[in-house]
Amino acid sequence: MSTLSKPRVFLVDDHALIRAGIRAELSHDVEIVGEADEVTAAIEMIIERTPDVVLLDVHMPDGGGLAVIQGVGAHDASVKFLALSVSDAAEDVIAIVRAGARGYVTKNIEGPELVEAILRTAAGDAVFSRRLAGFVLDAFITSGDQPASRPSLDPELDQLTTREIEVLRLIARGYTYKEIALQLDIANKTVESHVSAVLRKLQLSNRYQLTNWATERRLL
Amino acid sequence: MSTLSKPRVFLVDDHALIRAGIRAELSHDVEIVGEADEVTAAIEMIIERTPDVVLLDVHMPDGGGLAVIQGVGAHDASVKFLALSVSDAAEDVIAIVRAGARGYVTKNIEGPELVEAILRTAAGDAVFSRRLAGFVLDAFITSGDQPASRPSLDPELDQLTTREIEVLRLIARGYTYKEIALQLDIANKTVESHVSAVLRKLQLSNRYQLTNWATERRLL
DNA sequence: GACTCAATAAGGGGAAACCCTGAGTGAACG
DNA sequence: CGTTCACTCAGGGTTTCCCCTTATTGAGTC
Repeated sequence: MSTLSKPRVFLVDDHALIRAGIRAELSHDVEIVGEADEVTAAIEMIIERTPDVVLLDVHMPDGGGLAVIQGVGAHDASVKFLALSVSDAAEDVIAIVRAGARGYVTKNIEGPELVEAILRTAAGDAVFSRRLAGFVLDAFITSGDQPASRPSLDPELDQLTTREIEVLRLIARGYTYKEIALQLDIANKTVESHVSAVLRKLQLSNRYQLTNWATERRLL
Repeated sequence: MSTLSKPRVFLVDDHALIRAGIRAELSHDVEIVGEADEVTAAIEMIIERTPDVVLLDVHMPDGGGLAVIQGVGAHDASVKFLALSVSDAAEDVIAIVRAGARGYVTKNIEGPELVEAILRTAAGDAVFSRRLAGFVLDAFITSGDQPASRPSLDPELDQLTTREIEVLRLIARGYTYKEIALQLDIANKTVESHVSAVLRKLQLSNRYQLTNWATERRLL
């Protein structure tokens, strides 16, 4: 009834089924003012309809949620974005939040939780799934609120030197120390030194975990 | 009205939102006899309720759609599975179809198409998204129609024994031989044997390449 | 100039990975 | 009943990994 109290929400997701699910779960608690299944249409419609909250899929063709936030942000900074994704990878979360999303929830969320997340986002809160809250807040709160201050995103990767990251990538690809030494034209022992440093800094105990770590961050 | 003409459908997906979307899109055309959000519960309920069609998410924790098909198939071979996935990767399609799925559609499908896909699956047809039809049909038509003929898809994986694949998965996750031996309750040396066999058969030279190989095939 | 730090390198030692050969069991197939 | 094959295990060997300490160089920084 009271359209006034319902937040005006815009949906962006390339999967019609997901949109239908969201509609079904939310239609009683929010006003859905539009939908889009791709980036450019989303940007145009959001600018035109000025919703309170945009529920935004992270992974889409042509740039995904990131492109939408950037496209809209240039024209209207008042729209609040709540990212919705299947992924809980640090890279995804950090990238989208850094672009300006006010929250991030994963798609295994239940309907009522999603409603609350949207309401809180509309109210100005930052909403994150339990599991995500930790490292996101760590990265941002400790470095101030302003997006301009460029918080040291992914502090784990940041503590590595460029050379160490270089070695890390090769390790993760399955090269032996000997091969890496040859490729970088340094001594075998130097490679060992770098790897040891990386393992110590990341608190991992062997290369296999390193491979998985690198894969998660999409360093390959 | 006529419950008789409506196929009895069971939903398996770990995302509540997706299930809600499917329900919203299908509820007028099919009878949804149950849902599950994880593998073991799905298997039990499907065996108990004997739906005509199971709409099955491919990617889930604890083995995904594959595990469900195998778990149910051992008890009841009459249930028809229609795989539903965000992925259109050949590996996924081949693995799931090979396990016994009668069809495979991607999640960007629209509601009406999904209804038709389910109806056709219930009727005994094999249903595939346009883009997928090509290589799936290639693989199957050339080797006969009977599921018994078990076309040798993915020949590289086929040459591995079940035990070897089991070990391979653990290797790819970064476990040491010792840990794997403990977990499978076999000797350290036996694990070595299996790994050696896998490396030889796949023509790889170490575990790191193995990790990447497994990641590409989505064996994790 | 003193200090810090990334990058390079080496020695030495223990653990794990990898390879090859051989060999025993049980299940399946003819 | 013999053959094949998956699975199991062992011995013995080489290589690679991982850790620890120590050390030199060069580029910044204060």
